[in-house]
Amino acid sequence: MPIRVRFAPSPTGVLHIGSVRTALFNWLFARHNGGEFLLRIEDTDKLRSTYENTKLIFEILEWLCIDWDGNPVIQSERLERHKEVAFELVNLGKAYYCYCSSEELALKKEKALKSGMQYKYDGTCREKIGKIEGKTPVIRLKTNFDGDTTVHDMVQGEVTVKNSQLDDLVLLRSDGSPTYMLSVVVDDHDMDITHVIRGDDHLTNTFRQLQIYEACGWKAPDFGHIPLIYGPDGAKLSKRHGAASARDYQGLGYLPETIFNYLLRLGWSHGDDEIISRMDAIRWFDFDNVGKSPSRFDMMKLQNLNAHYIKERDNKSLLDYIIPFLGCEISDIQQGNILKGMNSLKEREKTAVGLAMSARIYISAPDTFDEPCQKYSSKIHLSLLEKVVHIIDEMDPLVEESLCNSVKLLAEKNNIKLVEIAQAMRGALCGKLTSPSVFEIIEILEKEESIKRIRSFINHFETRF
RNA sequence: GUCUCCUUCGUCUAGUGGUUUAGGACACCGCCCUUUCACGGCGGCAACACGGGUUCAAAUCCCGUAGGAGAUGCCA
Repeated sequence: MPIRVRFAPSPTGVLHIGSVRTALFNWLFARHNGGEFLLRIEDTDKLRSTYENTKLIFEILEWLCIDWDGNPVIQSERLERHKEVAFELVNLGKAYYCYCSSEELALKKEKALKSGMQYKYDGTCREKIGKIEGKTPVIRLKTNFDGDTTVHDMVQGEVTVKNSQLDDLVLLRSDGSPTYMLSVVVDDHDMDITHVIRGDDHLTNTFRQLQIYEACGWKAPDFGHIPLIYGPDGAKLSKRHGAASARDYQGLGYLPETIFNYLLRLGWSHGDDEIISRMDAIRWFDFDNVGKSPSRFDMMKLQNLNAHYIKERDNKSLLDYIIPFLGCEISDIQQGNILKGMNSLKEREKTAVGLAMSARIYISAPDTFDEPCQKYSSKIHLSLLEKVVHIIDEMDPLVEESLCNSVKLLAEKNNIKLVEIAQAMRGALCGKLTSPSVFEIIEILEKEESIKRIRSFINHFETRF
């Protein structure tokens, strides 16, 4: 039987980066084994599910090139089927109507907790037969409490739970809607899912779901529960840690290939390999090398990886990538200039946001000169800049190397270190003291713009004297 | 409380009884390169949670303890 897996996010919140990893592992498992990767939107919680969140799931998966087979299954469209199964189980005597009110149960639960007892549904309605008119029941599964259940988890290994630990879970709510437990089992079965790969938080749910499979007489799929992702403090990764949703990382300027590689390495390894291509990931992925322990999200490592992938991307594709981050329209000439300077720009930036910021030097002259720049605005510096302007003006053709040599000569003649002139030039051209080579910038900006910027720096500070 | 899972440098991890003075990566520190910031190169710091077993031999197997996480919903 060919392998069929699914990614089943719920659109009740923005897609979590941990969910993205679950999707990735499912996808890799399918692609590695030549199986199918299906998508199911679990939108049965109508109140909290939104169209935006659903759209986001598609967008993020597409962004990461995690493609799914066939059309996504929309869980809410399958409500009738879920109900049908619930009623069938009642007819089969495997489930029953329960008329206990949530208030009653809450009370019992509170009491049990107070006395330090384990709370379980006490089975009040278990042996009652039939319906009571005028009351809306829930449907509960008649759990088999005998013996124990063992799952052979692809990640966690053998896990055994005593069935007596379980209780009669609700399959259908009093409003007639199916619970998550019922829906997943029915859908996974109907979709012919062979392997359920999901977050660790579902491990104990598995034993409840296995009871449903049993009651329906269905063969259960294999399971793989991958550990969750935590924040730097060891608690579940959330907004509190700065960024928890996949969209956040996109907005922070991380490339899809970075997220792909980082998430893959978080909890999975292939010897000492750190940089892993999509092709190799598909070739190498297996569950033997998925770790059992939860991992913390490390921003610094993510950044380092991103820097790597920025350097690896070709310049044109990087330019296209950063345009939305620029927040302004740019002309063809400006685009051309950024492209010319891209080699130097990209080797010093860690994110698309940073890259866009530094690319601004090719879009417009600085409108302010930051504090450190002003150190290079003394009379001496300004007079040297005048000379630099002269050099630029005279030079034809204006090329980086000869310009550099001329300025070096100028520094020697004036018995001053090159860094003094270079930094003043940097301040004038960029408004800040970090940038690629000033000589490269001038070559790209060309004579007129370079001189204009340096002159404007001189004028700006000259007024002080 | 009960049940389940987890535990190698600060972090991600390699390691599946002897090849290990426990390897790599990020971070950190130092040096080199250098017109700044980066990049890059070289070097350094740094870990088997604890206690018992099993064994000629244990990070690796077993049992406890401690710590952490998850589940315990008419949420998913």
